[in-house]
Amino acid sequence: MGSNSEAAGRKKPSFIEQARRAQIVAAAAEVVAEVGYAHTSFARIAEKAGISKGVITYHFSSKDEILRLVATQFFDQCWQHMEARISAQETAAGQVRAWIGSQLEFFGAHRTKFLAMSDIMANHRSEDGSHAYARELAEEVNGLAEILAQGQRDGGLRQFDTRSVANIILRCADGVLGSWAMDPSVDLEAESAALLDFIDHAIGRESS
Amino acid sequence: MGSNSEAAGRKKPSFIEQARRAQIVAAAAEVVAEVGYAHTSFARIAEKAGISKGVITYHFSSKDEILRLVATQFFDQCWQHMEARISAQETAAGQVRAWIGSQLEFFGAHRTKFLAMSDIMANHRSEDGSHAYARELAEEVNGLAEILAQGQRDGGLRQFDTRSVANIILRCADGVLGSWAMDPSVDLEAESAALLDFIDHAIGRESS
Amino acid sequence: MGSNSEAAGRKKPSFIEQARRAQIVAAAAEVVAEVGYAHTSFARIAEKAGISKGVITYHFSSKDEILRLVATQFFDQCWQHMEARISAQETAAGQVRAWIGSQLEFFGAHRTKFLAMSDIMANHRSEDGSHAYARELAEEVNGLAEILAQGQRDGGLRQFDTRSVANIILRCADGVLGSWAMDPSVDLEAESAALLDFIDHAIGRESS
Amino acid sequence: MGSNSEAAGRKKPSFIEQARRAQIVAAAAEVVAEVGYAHTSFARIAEKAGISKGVITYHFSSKDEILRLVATQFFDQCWQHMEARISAQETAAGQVRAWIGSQLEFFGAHRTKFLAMSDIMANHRSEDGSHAYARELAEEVNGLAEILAQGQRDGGLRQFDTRSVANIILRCADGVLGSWAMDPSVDLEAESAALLDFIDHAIGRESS
DNA sequence: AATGAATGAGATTTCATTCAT
DNA sequence: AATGAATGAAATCTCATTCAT
Repeated sequence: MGSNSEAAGRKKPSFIEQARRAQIVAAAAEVVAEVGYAHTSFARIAEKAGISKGVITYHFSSKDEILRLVATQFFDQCWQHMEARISAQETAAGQVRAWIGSQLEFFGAHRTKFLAMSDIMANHRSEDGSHAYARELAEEVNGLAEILAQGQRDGGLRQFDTRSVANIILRCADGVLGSWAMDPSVDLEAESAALLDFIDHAIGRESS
Repeated sequence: MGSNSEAAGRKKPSFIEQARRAQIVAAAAEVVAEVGYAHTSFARIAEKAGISKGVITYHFSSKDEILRLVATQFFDQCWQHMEARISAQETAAGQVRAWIGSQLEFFGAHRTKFLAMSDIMANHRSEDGSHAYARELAEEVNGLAEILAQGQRDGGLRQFDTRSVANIILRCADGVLGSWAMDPSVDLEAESAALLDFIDHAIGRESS
Repeated sequence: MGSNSEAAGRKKPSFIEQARRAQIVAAAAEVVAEVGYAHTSFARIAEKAGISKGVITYHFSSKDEILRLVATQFFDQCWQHMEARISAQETAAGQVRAWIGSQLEFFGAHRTKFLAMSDIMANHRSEDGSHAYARELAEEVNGLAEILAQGQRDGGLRQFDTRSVANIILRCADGVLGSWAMDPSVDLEAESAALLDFIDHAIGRESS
Repeated sequence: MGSNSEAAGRKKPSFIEQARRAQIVAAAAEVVAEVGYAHTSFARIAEKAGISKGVITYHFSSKDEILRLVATQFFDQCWQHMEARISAQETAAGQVRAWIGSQLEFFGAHRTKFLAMSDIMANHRSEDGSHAYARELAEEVNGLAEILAQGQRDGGLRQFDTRSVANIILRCADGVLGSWAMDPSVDLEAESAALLDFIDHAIGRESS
């Protein structure tokens, strides 16, 4: 069954192998962004990548594996970008701003992959029908909630339920990205600024 | 050609016809909520409704028509519910709270249909690949932005770009609903309260 | 089973019954002429006639019965028209001219029904796969061949195989009608004249 | 997307690909000849070819593509055969005889494909409902009309409207083929001779 | 006499996946 | 490592026909 790279026991992924996989994942992202999750097929991915359908199943064990990679790889890249920005800040409020700001900045710079990731995350389900990325999102909420809690201890932020607000803030950002996803003419930078201001007022102490 | 209800010129939809259509739409909503947009099929809808596949195409001209109805009917119902609440308020801040509060309340009371509506709206595209419900959402933003502008004129709300903030607020609410959609154990009422508080702080004058 | 009027044993077809049947047959002819045999369906016939699908199967036992009637009724009407013209002629050459001339004249005056009849005759098959109207056409050939034979005996026509030539002449006429069927801008009267002239030269004695 | 051979840009059709396509086209011709255009389905074609339905849609993009090929390939083959015969003749009368004679000869030698081609040409329509092969037929008429005009200039043929008569002659030939199509026991060679004689008398100068 | 509703068979088409080469 | 070919399940949709009212 070729060199399907399921969790454990894979051989040594050669350079060529890696390159092919990356190429296929990239093509898949473009296709999802263009025609949507429901109309994404092996045929379209192969066509976009300029290869035959067979190559895809040679390198991947299933369609789901590819799409999962499209979403998670990009998600991870984004997180790397964000982490650097966040850790450069010292105050909680600064870290929250860095979190949201860098996220919007990163996604704004990679529209196609963002569209693909959104679509895949919205549609991928586990076998029991539940959402497939619930855990990842929960971890995000926890991470931001911790920052908020620190801000409350430091006195930079007012009192509120940190998990609820962390969730709200993250969803806010998703929402703004969503409106830009629907309509590319939206000025994401301006919306981003408005959002940061909005959040500042929502969580900061009144004197701020 | 059955009794397909295309735009103009339909006869008089009989009672039994109406009932069947409603039954099918309800079954479709359940199926979408359960297995997701991509895996919703005539076969599953028919099975859920306990009827034959043929009945569906007898009453509807296409799969899209059914799913569009699932989304728009529920959307309209929600709006009716919200309108009553909103118009009962006199201050802009109150109207914003009523808007968001009643929306979360209504969707919270109809989980299945909400899940279906979300999924359909996320996946339905026009023929050109653009989002199918962009117009509806833009109208919502405009409506809320007007309220915000009134609040600014009245002095109840601080200064900000009304359209950006209206969009953010609506997306916030969507986001909170989204987290509840993913995990039914989320206490939507509590999250709703947290959100209203969040918004209050974000848009209210500092003295508030 | 309603009042299906199969060959034997039918009750007394009431006036209303007759009218409905005629209406349905007329609607069927229009539909066949418009969309072609393959795309003719009960739904379209009912829509064209402004009645429900059920009425059709109430009055006819099958789709084939209706279409067969469309073809044969019109065929019979044409033959009635032709017979009068033919019998008014005394010479064989005159009768041949009357035959072809009156046929083209009649069909030319009823384009829609002619298109329907052609399409149906081309597509209707018996159960064994053979052409359904072979017998009718054979009879036509025989009829015309007799006239030709008489003409040869009378000396008005030159010698040739009467059945072959009768067939050729009839097919000639069909062909001219076919070119008009494809392109309504064809001047059928002029083509008809050219055809009569063509036939005259083909079968007449050289001195003619 | 398989190897669908849409107009431009197709790769290099491999030998095996060509063979499969030819096999499928041949099977389709047989099916059309047997059950008629209206009852020709992928299932029957696949069964006839001894392959699965999927293979067909792998090699062809639609049913129409296959049937169009059945008709046009055979039409082209016939024309190749005819061209050789026609150009071997020097007089217009000879060319007309060669035209019709070689056409009947070719079709007579390939009954199944002829039946299929006829059926397809009679039923294929463009999207606007008009006949799909009108252009091809018009070209044929023009070609033959030119020969007739040359014959008139040379003095071999009498005066008549060349386009009308060209049309009539071609339709004559179709007609004779049609009667043989309906009844395979018809002696096509004899009919062909009768037709050539018929045409000779119809268009030749009286002294001929 | 008529109708609307329902059915189920069958049509075309898409597609993930397997396999021989 | 790659490919083209093949498959068969499943999806949407059409339609003649049946039936209760």
